[in-house]
Amino acid sequence: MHLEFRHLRSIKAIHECGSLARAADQLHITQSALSHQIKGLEDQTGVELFIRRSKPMRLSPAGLRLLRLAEQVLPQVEATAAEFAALRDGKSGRMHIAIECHACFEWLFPVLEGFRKTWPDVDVDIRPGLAFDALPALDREDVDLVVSSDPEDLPGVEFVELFDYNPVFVASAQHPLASEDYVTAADFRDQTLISYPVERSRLDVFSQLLTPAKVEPAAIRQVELTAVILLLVASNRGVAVLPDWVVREVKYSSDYVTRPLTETGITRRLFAAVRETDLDKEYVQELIRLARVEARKLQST
Amino acid sequence: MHLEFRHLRSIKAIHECGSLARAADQLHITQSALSHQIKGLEDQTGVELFIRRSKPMRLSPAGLRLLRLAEQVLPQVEATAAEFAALRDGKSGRMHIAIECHACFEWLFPVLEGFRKTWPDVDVDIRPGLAFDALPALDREDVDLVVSSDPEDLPGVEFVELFDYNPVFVASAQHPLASEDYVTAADFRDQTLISYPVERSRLDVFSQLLTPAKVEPAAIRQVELTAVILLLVASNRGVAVLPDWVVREVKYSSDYVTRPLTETGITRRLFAAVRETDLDKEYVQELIRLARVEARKLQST
DNA sequence: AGACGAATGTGAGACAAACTCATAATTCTC
DNA sequence: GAGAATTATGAGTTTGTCTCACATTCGTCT
Repeated sequence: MHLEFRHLRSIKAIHECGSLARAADQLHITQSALSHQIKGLEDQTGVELFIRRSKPMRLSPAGLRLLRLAEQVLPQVEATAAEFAALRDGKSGRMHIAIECHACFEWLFPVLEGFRKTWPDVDVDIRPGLAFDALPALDREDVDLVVSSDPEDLPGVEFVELFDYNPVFVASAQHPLASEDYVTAADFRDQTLISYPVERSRLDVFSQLLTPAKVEPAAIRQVELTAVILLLVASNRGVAVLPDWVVREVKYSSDYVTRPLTETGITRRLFAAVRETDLDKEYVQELIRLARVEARKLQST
Repeated sequence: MHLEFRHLRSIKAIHECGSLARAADQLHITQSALSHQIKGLEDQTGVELFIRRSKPMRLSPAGLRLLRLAEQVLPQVEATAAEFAALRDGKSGRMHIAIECHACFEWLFPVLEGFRKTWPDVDVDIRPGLAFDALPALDREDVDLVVSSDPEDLPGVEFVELFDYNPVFVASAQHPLASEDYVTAADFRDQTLISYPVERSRLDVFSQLLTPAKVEPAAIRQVELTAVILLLVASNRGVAVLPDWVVREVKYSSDYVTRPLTETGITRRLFAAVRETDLDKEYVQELIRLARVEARKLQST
């Protein structure tokens, strides 16, 4: 049975118009073509689709069965076609984001909230569990944007600057180091460091401070959630290093003190890695813009 | 977007096989054709359906959307195709029956019960409300079989003999006419006749007996259901004329008596009117056969 | 690295299917 | 029964899809 969408559309049109000629008009083909088409289908299936005894033609039981199929199937096809049109116009798409930096949840969530309002048809998601291999995943199209602070020179991948931030030292107000103006690598030697459970190379404290200075903290405690880290710090169970945007909101609380790392402070830059082919998409640009705005908001609090 | 079933089948096959070449094999086309086909669709929609960067090819988000469509639509199409195949093989079809004769429900129901077991894919129904114009409805294909006792010579319509029956007089055992050996038209003059609510020409009592004899009953009471007619007769509220197959089951009950109409009795013949084009269908023949068997069973009780 | 093998892409031409045009054959209506 | 409306048919053209042959690309093995 060599059925095509054309046949379903024709049967639907004939049924709705009540006549071959009018249906042909509506389908922008000649009445002859439509007649041939239906006859061809009837010959092929060996089943009568229309009752021709009386004019105008009416659907036979078998024809009605096909009409039912048409009414199930055609709307589904049209819905898909509409989604494709939106996709081509850049109104819809996929925006699955991998974050290498653990604390990025803090500013990313509000960004996505705002994004979803303007781009309801873009399929937004944060893909956890890709802390490693996020960039290959980008290339494999498993994700569409990677938030990273370590730009690499990869073909087909563009690193777009998002914003600068400072990893800062956070401790309880009662902590001995609270009296210092700034904190150095050596200061960590007899501290319990509370950090995210990821490899050291992905943590600013290590990559930017402790590893170069060959300093090992007295103890390390790994905690998943930022809020819990802050809780432990407040109760003086250890110290932490967090991006400034995270600690801005707790900065003026008397429970905490924040201090720069080293005398001059450390500055890091965050990037959005996207495929070059996606760079011209409006919603990608918009997401990057929103990310910058949100970061500025958090950092100026 | 010029989508065809072929595209959906191809996408499904590629997804399942994990490779163009194997999918092409499964679809019985060359790998080249499949490559052209997919590329054509991508060019037309302007959307990438497969990620070719890495072999084997994998579906893009848009491709996955099409796969979802394929998995919704293709089973529906195949189900319809299967029904059409059954239809062509004569295993399925429609058997909508119009009955002109009101009492035919009595033997038709058991017939249809038996029929449904052998022909589960035939869409069986009794269409009421077609007592008039049943034969035109046959021609218009609104129904497929008409049970009638008045054969006409219509082009394209065949009247197949089902069985003979006798309309018989039914009365309460206490009724005065119970003492007669047979009943004549004149006997109805002072009786209340209980009959179905249809025009007189469709009632055997009138068409075969009273109208020719120009006899009018004292009263007529119209009742829809055969069982109710028998109830009223049993309680001596009137008399009735019913086909023998209806009264066989009550014949030996002491509540009723049945008597022939006229000294010789009246015999009528029931026909199944079907379209000539349907005569060679197995299930039509089978239904007619079953009807004859069932009638014989009822009449020999 | 380089080469080999497997898989996919491309171009030209063959072929089939679907359409159009012109006209015949129905059926309905008055 | 004539005319109008509707559908069917046949021939010829166009369109699109397939195959064949070969180029290209990607992954892997030594």
